[in-house]
Amino acid sequence: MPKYLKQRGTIDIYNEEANVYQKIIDTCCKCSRNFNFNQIVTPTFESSSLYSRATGESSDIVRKEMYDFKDKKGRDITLRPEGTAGVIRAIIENKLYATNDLPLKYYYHGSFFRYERPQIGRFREFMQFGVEIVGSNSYLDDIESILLITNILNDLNIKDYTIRINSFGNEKCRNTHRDNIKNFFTPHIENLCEDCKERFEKNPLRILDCKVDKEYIEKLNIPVSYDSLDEQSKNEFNEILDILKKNEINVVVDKYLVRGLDYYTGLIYEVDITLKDGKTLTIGGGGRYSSLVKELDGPDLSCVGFGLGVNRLALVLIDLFGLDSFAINPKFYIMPFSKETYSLAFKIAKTLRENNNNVVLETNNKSISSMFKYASKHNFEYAIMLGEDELKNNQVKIKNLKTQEQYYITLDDILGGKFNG
RNA sequence: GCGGAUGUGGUGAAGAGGCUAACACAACCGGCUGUGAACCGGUCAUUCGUGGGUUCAAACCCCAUCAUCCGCCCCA
Repeated sequence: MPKYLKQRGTIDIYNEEANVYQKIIDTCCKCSRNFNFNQIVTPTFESSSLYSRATGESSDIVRKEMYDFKDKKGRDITLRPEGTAGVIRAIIENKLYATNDLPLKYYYHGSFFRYERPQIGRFREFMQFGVEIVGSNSYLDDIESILLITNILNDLNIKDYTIRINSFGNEKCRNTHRDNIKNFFTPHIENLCEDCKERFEKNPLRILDCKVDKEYIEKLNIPVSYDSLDEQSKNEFNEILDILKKNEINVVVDKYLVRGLDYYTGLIYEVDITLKDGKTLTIGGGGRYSSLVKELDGPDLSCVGFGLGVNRLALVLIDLFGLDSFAINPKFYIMPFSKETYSLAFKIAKTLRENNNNVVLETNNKSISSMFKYASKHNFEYAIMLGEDELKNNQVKIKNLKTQEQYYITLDDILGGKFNG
């Protein structure tokens, strides 16, 4: 056992798996740019108070999952547990809402931290990609955000997913609904699990999310948030569903859907994917939050945003396509047979690489047969042999490892960039 | 924070108190001094997560601790 081990809940990512992560980030960024989002990069740590204010004192993130510490001057610092609060802080601090046309559209990705027990698709340091639309006055932005997610999943060749959607309406509707839920559960409270008794006090909406009492709860005729919506919210919700349907985006209305962070107010959604072993992962979710900017002392701007769990998306891609499909095969293998050919080997490598080829120059003094074994094992397309005979005749010998054919190419041609496989 | 399972080379692992910790794969070297397979030969854990205890004797039994995986809570 090595002496130094990674910290609990952190991961090392390398080889094919790193390619998976790269592909996810690249795809997310590319799709977001097609929706005219700009990138925003914010600090990995912020003052602790930002998160307790933004995510709500009652949320578990604030109560027990924050990675917080005091810096050398005694300031309370927290490694970011989610992306939205930092982005909104940056927008307010830099007054981006005043100098740019609304809505502002930003995407971000990076590491986030929550102090919790690791398990499948869940780490203490995890990666997330997210977007925020700030200053959005229209439910069309809710639709845009969902379309962006489907666009990303489509580009990643993920076809099988479920978008669950629900709405709490505006703040007033949400509060009405919250009271309805609380009143409804008052006579049932003794039948609920311990956690739910606590939820009843702190955040009654979350009782709907309970897994222990799921069956019990589903038999009850619980007031659904839809009934608490006012006319306008109802119409918007239906309009959103209608437009999504006409755009062939399949969403399922989940009247019990509740999001974990307290700042969501209007439309909310989560995206689920089921793995081959039957396990379902929530790979992301989002929705509208209309009071957070004001809450953080900014102007009164309504926003829409979502976050995608990059680690979970990676699990999905590996489950769907296998790690091997993300391998990158090298193209050229340069085999210097003797010391006299070393400098030529570098010249050839340089030319090929300048033409954007993947080239491996064998730097170990291997026997010819082990070099061929190596070339075969790593799926090279071409072996380039540099031996004394070739050198004498000012040429190199090429072997196409797929077709077995061998031929000679003059030094002038290969160094002139005329050979590219 | 709570619960379950598991820790033996690079990997998969045998091993259940007693010689030098099996076997397989991978890797490297060689047989084959200019060509990938197969074959053959060689090399590859002084040590079983860590610390302590029991014993003449511990990978194995006991205690503690750490770590990993899985689940709960919660969430991406």
